Amino acid sequence: MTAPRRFGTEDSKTRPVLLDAAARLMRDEGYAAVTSRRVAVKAGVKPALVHYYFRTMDDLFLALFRRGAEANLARLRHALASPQPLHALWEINSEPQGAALMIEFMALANHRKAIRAEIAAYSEQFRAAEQEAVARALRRSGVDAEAVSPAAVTVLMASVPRIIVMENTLGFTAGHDEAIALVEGQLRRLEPGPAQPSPGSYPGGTAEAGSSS
Amino acid sequence: MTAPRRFGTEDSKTRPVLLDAAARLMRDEGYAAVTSRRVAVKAGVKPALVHYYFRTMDDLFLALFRRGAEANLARLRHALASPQPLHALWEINSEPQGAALMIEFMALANHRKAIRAEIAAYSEQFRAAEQEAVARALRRSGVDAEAVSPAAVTVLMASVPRIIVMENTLGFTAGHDEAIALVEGQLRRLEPGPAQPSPGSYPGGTAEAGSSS
DNA sequence: GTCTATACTTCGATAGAC
DNA sequence: GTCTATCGAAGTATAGAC
Repeated sequence: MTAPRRFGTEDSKTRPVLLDAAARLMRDEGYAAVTSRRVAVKAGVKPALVHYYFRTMDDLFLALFRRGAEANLARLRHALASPQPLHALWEINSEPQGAALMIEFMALANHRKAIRAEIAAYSEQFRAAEQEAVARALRRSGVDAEAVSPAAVTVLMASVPRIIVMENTLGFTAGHDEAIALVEGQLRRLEPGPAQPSPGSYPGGTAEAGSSS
Repeated sequence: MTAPRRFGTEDSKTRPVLLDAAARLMRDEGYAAVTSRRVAVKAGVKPALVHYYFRTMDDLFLALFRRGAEANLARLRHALASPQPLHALWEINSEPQGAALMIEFMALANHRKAIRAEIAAYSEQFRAAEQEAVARALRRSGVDAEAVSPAAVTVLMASVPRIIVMENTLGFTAGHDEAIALVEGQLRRLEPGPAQPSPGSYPGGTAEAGSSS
């Protein structure tokens, strides 16, 4: 038997550079553009090095998703600890940054079992944190959990902004302002704060670079 | 100048066969699997024939989207003419059939201008039909359009079921039953009917083949 | 309308030198 | 840790025969 192939370590300096290049490619040109050759060019190295750090391209996709997911979860947990967790949740789910990447990963999940399992596991954690915060916020506002299910509210608070962000990236905005006004009105009712943050305007703004998933 | 390349006609018998093959490939293995070679194999012809009917692969994607979009719009308009348009809208947006294809097209739209424009135009029409029906239904139920914006309700009725379907294809269902119960309760209140269709259960069921987008 | 044949590009992955 | 070199497979697209 010949010597087995060698591989790079997790804490290498080059590894995150490759992941950055892959993320940018994926967001700008889709998952199909994430090839060992193109990642290498973008990172300023040779293609063989990509395979040195990631045995297969699937391993690279998985590592890329995990890195973004962990960063996202950390941000979510930090936001939910704010004095207005419902507002914070709404704002975080309205961010357009990771929308393009998320769609690419969902598409990848359609036909790659490993990716699908990873996204499902991540979503589970994300949703659990959201739901716990929503339940707490509703309790604090004196809303009866029997009358309004915190789980249902959580799904609503996740669905609406995400679809709005997706449609926005298509340049399609019909009904968005009205839906946002409706939800934000409810949020102010449930969670009144000292200073209300610019009512009526959409918190997302224009898209920008950033390696979240 | 040599004789220009020849191309097939729109009403050919083979053309839809190629589109069927492409749709199945796209749903099962993602947009990256839709190559002239693989479409040809699936359709039982030679690769050159794909290029005979579609000048480029982009043209094929565009034709595929248009065909599904038109079928979808027709189904939507038919459904909205039912005696319970709100229920019909909720059910149509809860169908899982086209979810995988829609995600693939959204991913394609991230980096193909022609696809993005086409999806935006289609969404515009889809949303306009939905909104008109919602406004009519709310009026009929005696809901004041000043108090509850029909545009906002339309966005909610589109967002929630779509995210639920997407999450379902990942095998992730946290909070779905509760959200569905919440919405369906409101629907029954707004739009009471003679026979209530199996309350509490999710209308989608398991996925199945079908060439909608 | 469909095929054969072909030109050219790009892909994943590996072995082995430096 | 990084590179050169290389294999075999698969991609788009076209010309021209049948």
